[in-house]
Formats: sequence, C-alpha cells, structure tokens
Amino acid sequence: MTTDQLNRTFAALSDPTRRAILAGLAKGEATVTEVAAPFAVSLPAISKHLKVLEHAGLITRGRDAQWRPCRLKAAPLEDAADWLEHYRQFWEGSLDRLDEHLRQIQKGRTDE
Amino acid sequence: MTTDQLNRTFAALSDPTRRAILAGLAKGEATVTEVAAPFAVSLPAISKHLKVLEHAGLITRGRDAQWRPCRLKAAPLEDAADWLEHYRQFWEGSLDRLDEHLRQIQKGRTDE
DNA sequence: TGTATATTTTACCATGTAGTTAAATACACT
DNA sequence: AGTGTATTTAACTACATGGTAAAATATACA
Repeated sequence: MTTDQLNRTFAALSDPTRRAILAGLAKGEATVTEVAAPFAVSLPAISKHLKVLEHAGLITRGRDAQWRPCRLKAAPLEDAADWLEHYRQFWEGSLDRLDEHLRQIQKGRTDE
Repeated sequence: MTTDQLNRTFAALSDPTRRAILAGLAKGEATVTEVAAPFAVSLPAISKHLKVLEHAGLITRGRDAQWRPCRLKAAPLEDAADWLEHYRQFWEGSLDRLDEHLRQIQKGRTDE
C-alpha cells in the first residue's frame, strides 16, 4: 500500500456524492445510469465521480454491450480503516483532551 | 455528526503531510515550529495545513506566549472509522469481487 | 523603545475538483 | 445505413488546495 493510494482513497471519500455512490454499490453492481439515478446532477458529473473512484481502486468497471457495470472494490477501504485504527486509543480514552494533558504533566514531556 | 464534518475529515486525511502531522501530535502536543520540523516545506505551508486540520476539528490550538501549541482531537476520526466499518464485510469476505458476483447469480439480482 | 523569536497573512501561481452543456463515441437492433 | 440508448469527452466556469516569498503581527525580554 502506497501513500499515494491512501491519499486517493481519503480524497475519494471526501465527497458525499461519492460516498453515496459506494453505499449504492454495496447493494450490488449497477450501471452508470442506475448509479446516477438518486442524484440531482448530470451524467457527466457522475462519470467524473466514477473515474475518481476507479482511480482510487474503489470500483471496477466491466463491459456489457453499451453498459459499463460498476462494482465495489472495498480493499482500499481496509487500508484507510487500518490507518484510523492507530488513533482509536485517542478517541476512546479521550487521550486527545484532558487525559493527554495530565499524562504529559505526570511523565514530563518525553516527546518533542 | 454532519455530512460536511465527514467531508472535511476525509479531505484533511487525504494529504500525507497532514496525516504525518497528526501522527506527530499523537506523541503529544507541539508548537507549530516543532510540528514543522520533520517536513521540507515552509512554515506558511504548515500553517495552512494546521488550519485545515483545525477546521476539520482534528486539532485544537492553545496560546502560550508567542507559541501556539497544537493538540490532537481525535473525535472526528471515530466518525470516519464508523463510516468505514459498514464496508468491513466487503473487504473481509471479498464480497466486492467474485463472491459478490456469485451471490448475484444465485439469488437473482434482488437490487437495482 | 528596540530586538529576537514564533506564527500568520497576503499576494501569487499551478493544479485538481465539481459542476455545466454540447458533442462524440459505443453498441444493439431494424 | 440509420436509429435509439448508454456513456464519455471536450470546453468551459468557479472554487479549493498546496506551494512559495515577503510582509505583518504577537509576544517576551533587554
């Protein structure tokens, strides 16, 4: 897993339309028109979103006559989840707030 | 948790410098100069990154004379992790690839 | 009041994204 | 060959990001 891959994954997820597209594809493969149906934007806009998702490795696209069925590829999401896991202790223990401060005082600033 | 918040969180994480900044702050609070030390970019560039992180709610900044100590606030990361969790089944079971295809064939396209 | 240090703000440039409409392409079918 | 449907590409606008250098601001301290 490269850093660039993680960049692209998080960037792809930063748009709500793209997250909704992935949610739709979680129910099964769909054509571009089917993917676009719930959204109030043009087909070219959806086509661009799909290109971003494909570039991030989050979907693959097949070919069935004039249809281009899209399918979820969740593998890169695992890397994103793995990255976030490292911070679980900080949100679970509130180590990002007061506890962190107290810990710093107690052990006397070991870092930086 | 708003959609905008999630947008900002994922967008903030899409830059490797910002992810590295968060990794540094995981070791404890640090001033802007300390945060910037490992990176080959200018202070204004770091200042911008910190602004993005602050806007995403991922750090807070205090005031200590002319220093602006930065501190990790991991709470928004939990929401990002929660969003990703919904897809765990897809990467664990390879449901995004062949299994998905077979499942579709077996139960006959219930969706779309 | 200066001076040194820390940080931000202000232009400025280049690039990527998000959207549009209109045109082009791909395929099936008659 | 011609038509209908699906999708992408092209050309365009607007805005955010990521970077820079130079100037401004904030604070401590002599």
